[in-house]
Amino acid sequence: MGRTRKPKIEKTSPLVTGPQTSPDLDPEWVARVRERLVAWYEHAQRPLPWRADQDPYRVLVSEMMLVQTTVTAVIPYFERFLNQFPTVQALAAADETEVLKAWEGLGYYRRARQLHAAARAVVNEHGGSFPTTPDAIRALPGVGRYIAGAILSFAFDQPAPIVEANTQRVLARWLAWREDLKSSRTQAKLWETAEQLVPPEGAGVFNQAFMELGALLCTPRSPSCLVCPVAAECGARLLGIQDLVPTTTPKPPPLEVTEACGLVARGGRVLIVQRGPGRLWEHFWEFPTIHLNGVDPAGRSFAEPVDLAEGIRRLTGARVRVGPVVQTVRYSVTKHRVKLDACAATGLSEELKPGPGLVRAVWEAPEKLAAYTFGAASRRLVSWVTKHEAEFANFESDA
DNA sequence: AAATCGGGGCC
DNA sequence: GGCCCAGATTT
Repeated sequence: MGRTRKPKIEKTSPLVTGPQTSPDLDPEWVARVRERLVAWYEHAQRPLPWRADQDPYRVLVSEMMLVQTTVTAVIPYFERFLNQFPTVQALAAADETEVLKAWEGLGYYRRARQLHAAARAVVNEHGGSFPTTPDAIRALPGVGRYIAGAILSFAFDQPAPIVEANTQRVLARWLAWREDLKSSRTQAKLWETAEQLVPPEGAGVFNQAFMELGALLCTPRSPSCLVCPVAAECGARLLGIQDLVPTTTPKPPPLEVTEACGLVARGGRVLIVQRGPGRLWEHFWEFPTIHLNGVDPAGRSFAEPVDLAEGIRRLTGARVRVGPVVQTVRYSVTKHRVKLDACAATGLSEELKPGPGLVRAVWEAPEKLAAYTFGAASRRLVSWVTKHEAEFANFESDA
């Protein structure tokens, strides 16, 4: 037996040459990363519901739901959604209203419409069998470079690269990349690196392992380098700067907004309105709401300031008497932080006529509100109304 | 290149 | 109470 070598921890840098001369990665570094990452993933992976099989439809649904949304938030939605729409044909055949209702609470509702449109494209333009070429997949509504790579690699095991929140962070650390993570220069660099990393065989497992490392070990704060299978291949770890990478530009403080809405009771029913076409909460339901001050994020402003009673009259055609604030809801939407005061109110007239920005205004029984689709803030008010249904009678008798 | 689009989980 | 999240699309 030859001499025993003591185990050597070899610290390696991903670049065989400097970035100035060649952008290529060291082939040996690439081979080690692939091997160690996949070996680690085989025993460390989480049993996520969309990993149960390689059905491209399930991959598409999960990826659409996971856009800027955490895994824990998605899991229950994914399981309900797949139960309700088990196949791409089932989803294509559904009404958009059903799809939005299934998406209610997840946010970024454009994704639900895009997913629905993508399912219809698969059925109508591809005969119901999922497209397998990069161009055809990329052409589906809501499918960008990342989701296309995810479908190609997870479902069809094609060597397509992926770059998303987890892998951006992992790559930035491996490369000890100090520039702003979101800059287009950085993004181009990360995609180029991911392209060289994805193996010709086993791309699906590699890409899953790549993301899983970012999710479980290479976390935003306090990365677990001590148990990381590729710590020895990590440029940031080599330099001891894993806590300084990646860097992002700080966000400006949120814009403060104040709104008011009416919980209008009449004959045991409550007044709700449906928003019209527009960017935010398109076709969603809410209680008639006016904008009071700050930047208006949702197009609820009138040309001149109006009080809530006048606002509700213009929005719905109903004359109302406005009572006290009974519930205050604080919520955030993109860059805005909103304080919404909900006032008890009584309807003094029956006839409704939807005003600017609305497509419908209806009186509805509180117990039927659950069938409508609301945003999160409105949904909190719905639950208040349902719980305090008896008080609605009081508002009316006070009038 | 920058803005838009929601909501919840977690430190 | 701020940060972050399996991005895509429009401006």
